[in-house]
Amino acid sequence: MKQKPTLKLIAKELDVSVSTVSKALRDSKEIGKETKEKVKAFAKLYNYRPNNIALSLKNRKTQTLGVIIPEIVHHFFTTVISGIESYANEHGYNVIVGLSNESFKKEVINLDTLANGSIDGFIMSVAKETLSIGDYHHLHETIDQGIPIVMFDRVLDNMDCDKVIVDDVRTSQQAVQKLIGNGSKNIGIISTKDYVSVGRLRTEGYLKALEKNQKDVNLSYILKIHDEFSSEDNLEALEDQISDFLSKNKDLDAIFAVNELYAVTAMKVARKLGLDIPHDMQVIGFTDGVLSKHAYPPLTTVSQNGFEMGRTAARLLINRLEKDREEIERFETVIVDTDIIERETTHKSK
Amino acid sequence: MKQKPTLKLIAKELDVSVSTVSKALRDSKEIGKETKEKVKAFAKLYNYRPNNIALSLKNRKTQTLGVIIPEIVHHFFTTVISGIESYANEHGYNVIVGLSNESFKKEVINLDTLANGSIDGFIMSVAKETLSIGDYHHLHETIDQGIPIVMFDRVLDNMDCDKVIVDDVRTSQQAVQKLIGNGSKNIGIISTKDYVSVGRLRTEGYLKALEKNQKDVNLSYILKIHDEFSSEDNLEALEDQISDFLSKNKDLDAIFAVNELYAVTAMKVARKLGLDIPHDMQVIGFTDGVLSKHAYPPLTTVSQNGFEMGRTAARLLINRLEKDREEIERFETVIVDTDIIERETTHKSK
DNA sequence: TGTCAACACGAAAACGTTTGCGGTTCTTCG
DNA sequence: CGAAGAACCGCAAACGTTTTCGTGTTGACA
Repeated sequence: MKQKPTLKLIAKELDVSVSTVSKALRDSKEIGKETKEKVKAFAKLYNYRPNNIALSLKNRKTQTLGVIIPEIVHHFFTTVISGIESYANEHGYNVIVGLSNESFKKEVINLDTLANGSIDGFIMSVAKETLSIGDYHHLHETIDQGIPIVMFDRVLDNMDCDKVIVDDVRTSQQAVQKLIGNGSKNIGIISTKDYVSVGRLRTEGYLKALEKNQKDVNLSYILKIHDEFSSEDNLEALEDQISDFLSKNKDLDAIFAVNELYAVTAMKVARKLGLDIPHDMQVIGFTDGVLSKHAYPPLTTVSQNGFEMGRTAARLLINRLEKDREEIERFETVIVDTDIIERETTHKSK
Repeated sequence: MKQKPTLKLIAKELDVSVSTVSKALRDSKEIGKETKEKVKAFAKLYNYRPNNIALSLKNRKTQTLGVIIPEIVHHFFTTVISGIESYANEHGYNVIVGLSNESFKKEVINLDTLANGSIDGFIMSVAKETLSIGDYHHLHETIDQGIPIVMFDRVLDNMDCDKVIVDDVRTSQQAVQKLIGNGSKNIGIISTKDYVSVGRLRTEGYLKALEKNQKDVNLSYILKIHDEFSSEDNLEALEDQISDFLSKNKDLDAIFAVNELYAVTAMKVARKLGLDIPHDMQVIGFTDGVLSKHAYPPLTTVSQNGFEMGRTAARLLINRLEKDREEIERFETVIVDTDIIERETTHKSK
């Protein structure tokens, strides 16, 4: 096991000073041609690489992005990470991930332990519990310390940071409009509680679509799922709520669900109730993941373009990081495009 | 924007030396009660936290694990990461992820950039391309440098490192045995090319099961999917190969697939061919993910317990990291248990 | 009053870099 | 031949810690 070579080691071996070695390797013109070559050859031979930690300390930059997400076993979040990683790597940054598991406390801890020099900036999506209790002191504090944050998907309005979102209202409106265009009369929505911004906004889009088409709002057509924490864990609870909902509203002929899990679960329940999809009931989901693609029947869904969101978030963050201290640029909120991917849970548009 | 306080700053403010501050905060008995209290109060007030990077440099430990996986948009890998993160966090470690995208080159780069001081050890699953070309110099080199690696799932036999795997042969044999027990006569397998160890081993288990039951091996019942890279991307290719396979082997009445994507794709194709599942054809997959759970019908599958694998891998790595240099312990290969989760693509066992 | 231990604290080195500045040596020109 | 200027290189500080060792001040005790 050979130890990693350091400048000091090379210096001693070659009988020059540490600074000479450093300068030689960085091709400084202060150093003579011969010495340079000697040093470079030696460095190559021993496969020298500068120690990242030392560099970080010196430069007060770690070239590392902290990504904090509610859960990682989730297609949308992983595509976002993919995007972040892709852009970050292209620009010489690494990515360190923290999982909040939708818990406020874990989110705080994660922010705290990473903010102590380990990372240059954060990219995050806020935990449900945090949204629910509305305590954002940890976010304000890290921003106060000069560590920039970029929020995506689940963002906070009054936060001094860049944001990456989709136009939830407009997109949802389009999705519901599509259902209406396809002839659906009674459209239900399966959403989240209102403190989850995306749930609130998508519901808003749903309402707007109804309004635009002069349709009355039937409050019993609106289901707001109660799930504080990770959703994969309490599937039965989810199924029960949806089952209840569908049984009580037999006249529904279309469902708009604010995520794909709700959508496929709704389909499963509907099937148990003897409904044929899309004949008896059309379904559109939100978030295009594996579930939608491989569901039976394949689910028509709104694609959020997670990869693009990730790349955008990374771009915003890195841009800000590499700005000079005083180019205090205003914070930006970029809206990434969505697409409706038509599969087989809606009627074909002509 | 307040700057992060450092020892130096506190020292100056309180008119004591840096070392005094450091000792006071660590409750050294060298420091007087009064001074201690003064320092601690001040530190608390200004929310002092030691700088991680400085600590890393001093201790030559980063308290960070590098995780390198082929792709992150993949349920199995994310559950493993979840497990790693869970154990790592409990023990004061952070996790930094690198994606190889199944590419040899990216794997090398990732290893290289992280090995320069950023992390204390690696947990990884080898990229398909790496397996296919069989070049492992980068792995040997990092191990040579004293950076321990723990491999999981896709592991290499002759590598000096800890490993975490499932008993692929035995598990697959059990799965196929179940199919046989349920009355299937002609069982096909959808696997990967042999250089992917899990594919090879699971095929071996399949063959063993046939042998144990004195059934002849029909080579045309064995499909080895050709997909060098990320599998989600070329779904059509996958579908074509499977479609071909099923059409040529009309007498198949059961399928064992080495991952869930192959399994659900096979179901989709079978349905197109007019087969009813499980009546005309039983299916068992490997790797219990969202797909299996939400497939139609819900897929009977072998659960690899990714979370457990992750925790185990992290445990092995951290154990080794915290061992004294000279407790040269032999490398360990731990086999985590699997379960067959019966859902609706197989007949109910009585 | 002199001695010694206990106590409280500071100086400095170390981790591995980069970089401004200062110091040699050698060339070259007046 | 003397001096100016290249050309080449080393010193030391800095990033933020921890820790060893040393030092000065007290107090107790003989």
